Amino acid sequence: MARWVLHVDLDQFIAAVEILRRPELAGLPVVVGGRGDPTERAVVSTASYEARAFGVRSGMPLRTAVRKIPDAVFLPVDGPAYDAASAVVMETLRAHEGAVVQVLGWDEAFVGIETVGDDPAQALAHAVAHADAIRAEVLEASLLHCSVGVGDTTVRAKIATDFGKPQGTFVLTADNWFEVMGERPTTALWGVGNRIATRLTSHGYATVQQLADADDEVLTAEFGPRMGPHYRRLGRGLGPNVIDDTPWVARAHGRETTYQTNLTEPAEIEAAILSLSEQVVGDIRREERACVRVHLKVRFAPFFTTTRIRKLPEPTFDPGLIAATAVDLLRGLDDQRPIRLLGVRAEMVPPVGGYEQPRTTGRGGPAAAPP
DNA sequence: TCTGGGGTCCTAGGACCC
DNA sequence: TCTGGGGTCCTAGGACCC
Repeated sequence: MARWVLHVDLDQFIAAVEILRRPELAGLPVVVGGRGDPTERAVVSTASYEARAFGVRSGMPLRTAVRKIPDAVFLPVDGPAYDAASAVVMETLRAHEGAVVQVLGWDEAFVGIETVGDDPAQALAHAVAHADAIRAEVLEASLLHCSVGVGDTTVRAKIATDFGKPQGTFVLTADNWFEVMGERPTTALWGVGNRIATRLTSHGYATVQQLADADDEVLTAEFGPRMGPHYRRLGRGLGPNVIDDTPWVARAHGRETTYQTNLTEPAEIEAAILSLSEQVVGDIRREERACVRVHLKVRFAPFFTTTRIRKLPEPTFDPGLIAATAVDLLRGLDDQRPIRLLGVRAEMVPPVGGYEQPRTTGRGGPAAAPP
């Protein structure tokens, strides 16, 4: 018996959903972001492949995107439509024979499967057959194309998907890991961004192979006893290979808004904090889990962001109390600059017995193993 | 005209207790 | 009189991902 991880990732998901309901957009550069007005302060959520050919990327300001493609089609973000499409895809995955499904986001999930038999080549062929079948099942149910990475760990499966895009399957296991990844920069790893890569390079670890062969003591001195060894394991493609389908329980809910014009008046700032607090309370009421800590995030102009946190004496659902706490945190900053972004976040009461699914979400990259 | 909005996890360091 | 060191709780801040 062999255990396999499949990583399923929809191709240009948001743009694809938009094109499905407006087929006349197929083949055009489509950019989805904000309210769909490229003169506003907002960024690109997803660009179609045609728009990416012009250099438009997720996270890019819409104003930059419109400069690159003045005649692109700009559309507003429609969360409920993507929720609905995502639900169809995830149900299709769960219906696949023998699949254990862990949802990572709107457009991606891990699928755990097992193959029988002792012959490794045959087992791999079976895993690839599952992957190809899943791509066909998703297309039939949702009319959306996806790519699938096949791996012997979550890390390898996740990275494999990029090589399969679009509409393909790619295999990444211990057998071809270094052949495919060895000479690539460490930023190719899931969970290594530019900051970590720069620190790794300063110790002579620029490639995946070099990180895999790194000195644990050097890594521990630089990144601490958990993350240091974790990065070397990432360089080797190592990580969990068991998929956990326990439903995800959120640790916190937050709302943040970038204002089209910066806020300067104390009264309008406090009103904005109250409005955000009311939205957050709406979210946590739905889960019936009270707020235990309030986070306030502020982005001043010019660009500077900071966060303040305060534990409440008692768990609460009271938006007025949450807002008052956030306002007090803001006063503590004693910063008079105009505000361009405000965020209020409520950390919620943990479930009795703690969270069932610790450090496995994948949303912040692969988590280090428990100590 | 720079730089969204939704999240998670990890580290460091101070306060406090024993 | 001097003062180690482990554990826990809390906040600030950094980094990453989609």
